[in-house]
Amino acid sequence: MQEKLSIKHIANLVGTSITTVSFVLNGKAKEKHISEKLTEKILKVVAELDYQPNSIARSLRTGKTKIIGFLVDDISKPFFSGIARVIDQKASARGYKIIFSSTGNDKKRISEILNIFKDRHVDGYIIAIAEGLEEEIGRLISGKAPVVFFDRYLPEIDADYVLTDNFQSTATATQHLLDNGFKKIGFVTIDTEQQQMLDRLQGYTDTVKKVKAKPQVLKIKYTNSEDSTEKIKSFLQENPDLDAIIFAANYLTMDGLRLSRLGMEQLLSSKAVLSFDDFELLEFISPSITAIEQPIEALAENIVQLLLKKLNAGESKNSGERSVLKINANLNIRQSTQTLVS
Amino acid sequence: MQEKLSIKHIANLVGTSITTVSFVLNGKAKEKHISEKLTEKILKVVAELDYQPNSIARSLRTGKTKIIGFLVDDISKPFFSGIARVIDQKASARGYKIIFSSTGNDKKRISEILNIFKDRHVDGYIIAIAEGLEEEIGRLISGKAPVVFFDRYLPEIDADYVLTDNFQSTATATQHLLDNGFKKIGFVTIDTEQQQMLDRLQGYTDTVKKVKAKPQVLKIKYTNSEDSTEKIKSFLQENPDLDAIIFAANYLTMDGLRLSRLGMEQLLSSKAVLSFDDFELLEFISPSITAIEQPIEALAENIVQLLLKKLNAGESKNSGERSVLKINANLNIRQSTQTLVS
DNA sequence: CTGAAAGCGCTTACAG
DNA sequence: CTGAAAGCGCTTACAG
Repeated sequence: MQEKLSIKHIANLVGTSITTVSFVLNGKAKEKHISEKLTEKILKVVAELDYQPNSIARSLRTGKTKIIGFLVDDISKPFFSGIARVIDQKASARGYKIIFSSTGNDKKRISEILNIFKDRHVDGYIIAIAEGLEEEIGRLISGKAPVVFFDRYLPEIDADYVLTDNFQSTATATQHLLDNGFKKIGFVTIDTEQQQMLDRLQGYTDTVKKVKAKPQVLKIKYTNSEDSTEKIKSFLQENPDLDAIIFAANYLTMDGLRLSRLGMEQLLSSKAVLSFDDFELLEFISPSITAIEQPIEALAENIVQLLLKKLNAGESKNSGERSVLKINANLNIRQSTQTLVS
Repeated sequence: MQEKLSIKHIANLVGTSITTVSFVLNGKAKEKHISEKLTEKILKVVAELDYQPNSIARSLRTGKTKIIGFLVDDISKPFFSGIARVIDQKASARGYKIIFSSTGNDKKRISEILNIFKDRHVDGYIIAIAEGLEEEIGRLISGKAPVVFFDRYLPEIDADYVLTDNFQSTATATQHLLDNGFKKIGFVTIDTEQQQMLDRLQGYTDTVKKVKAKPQVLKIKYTNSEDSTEKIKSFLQENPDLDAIIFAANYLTMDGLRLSRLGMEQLLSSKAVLSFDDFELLEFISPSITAIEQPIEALAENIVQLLLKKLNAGESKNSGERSVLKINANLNIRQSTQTLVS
């Protein structure tokens, strides 16, 4: 196993030029009218020596690295690491590799990372944007870098997005509660302008209004877990008539469930509980909790597809059509929303 | 913002040669006796134009990519994604990037991935080996690639490892149970030759033997969760005198806790419970469960440090000193192991 | 049907 | 103290 194999060696061995070898290697044998005989001979030698073209040299020449930059708040969050796993799989199958970084939601850090990615000449970007970073991101896409955003949506940034259909999933979940006989459904969310949270709220509101019910919403100004739990407690105490409650995000579900650890279990146990975002705990505890599960596989598949389409389209038509893909989530129905025996 | 900035432009602008610019950029100004005046002038122009050398060209020339390949079973497992996050952080701070892949414990896949990594000319590897892959891995390190293994230990592979100190952590945890008055401690593990599991078992065995207690061990031939839960149930029923139980891995803890969902809670509730591996659920349920928490931050820091040391040592002394670093885990003491009121 | 040569953007031995 | 030039290993116009 000699390390130094290069196209030159192959050319010498076959007795032809590196040009011809390169053509054959790049599948341009036909196009360039290389004789079948020569083509076969080259392929045979290449196979025998297990020669693989140096990807760095190729990158330098072509300007393409076949590397995609993946940028999220925190790669260790289950949602993001789940996405990462599938994206790597899909991208690998198409010859791309992923490099990633976690921003920790730090503005300075995100600029640095984008710089590093650019410096590494990544072909494209996959990003879950955090708010407050519009500027950096805006610069990125106006620089025409191929980018696909996911998870978060920023209306002011006109780009390609792949998102969970927050509105529809929440509407479906709310309808599920109504179907099972729950009439007074409360909704716990945070006080924010984040589009995905607004969509979830809207999905809930529209659905309860359809049956002329009055939305009852708690908007928490989120500072920390304890405070949030406290506010949920007050909300439940002040609205004893609620017979179901939807938590609009995993951490809110956790904060709500924490009530049972404070000896306040009766506040929740009398009601149906439904969580936006699913996680192991919800299936495990008793009663198990119905949850909206983000469609990680489908999200990842669409992210990769969309990005690769943009990469292959090349410079040709990078303006024009922006796509915002919304993918339906799954509703995992469990004990916590079982039909009322009334 | 012109895209085409190259070292040539800088040289022209300053009125010097690319050689000189390169020396200055690489911090060899002093060494190469470039005048301070020229050095400053170059640095100023570089700063003004925000010029950054093309990393691909540099890689082609130097043979170094400043990329590290990270290989695990499944990047979305919390332990691995936690490690990934910290490794990325530490490595980024030193100018390295991580590319990753999940093997899914598939032999063919691992060969492919190692090939891809090699093809990408990664400078080094960080790998959690799975058993059965000794061959591929052996080839890798005999090829003198800089590798650091973590999480798993394969005695037959003489390489660098960074590991949780499974023996010591389990011994400490067992001692904690003894200190709190538990006398008859059971140990649930799997039937395996995996070194880390053997070490955990040994940590338990040695500790109970110190107080002349008899080890009571359940070794499960692991097929699936249901079967495992069933075996744990039988073990508990056949050994009603046990007053404490240690689960040697997170999935075993889960299988054990599942008993409570089957209405068998009394089997466990009368005993102290301790888990090797910590996760959210354990802190959350009631009673909360004492757990050994793998020291992710310290593991990651040591992995990166060790690998970079090897990279920087270069060809000079890659033989010789192998290191096996064992890092102590934290014991998170919770309600499930509280002192017996006897 | 095939090849000589330029060039991607660097680093570094060599020469002055 | 500084620069011209080779070369890393490819791809691809251009010429035959």
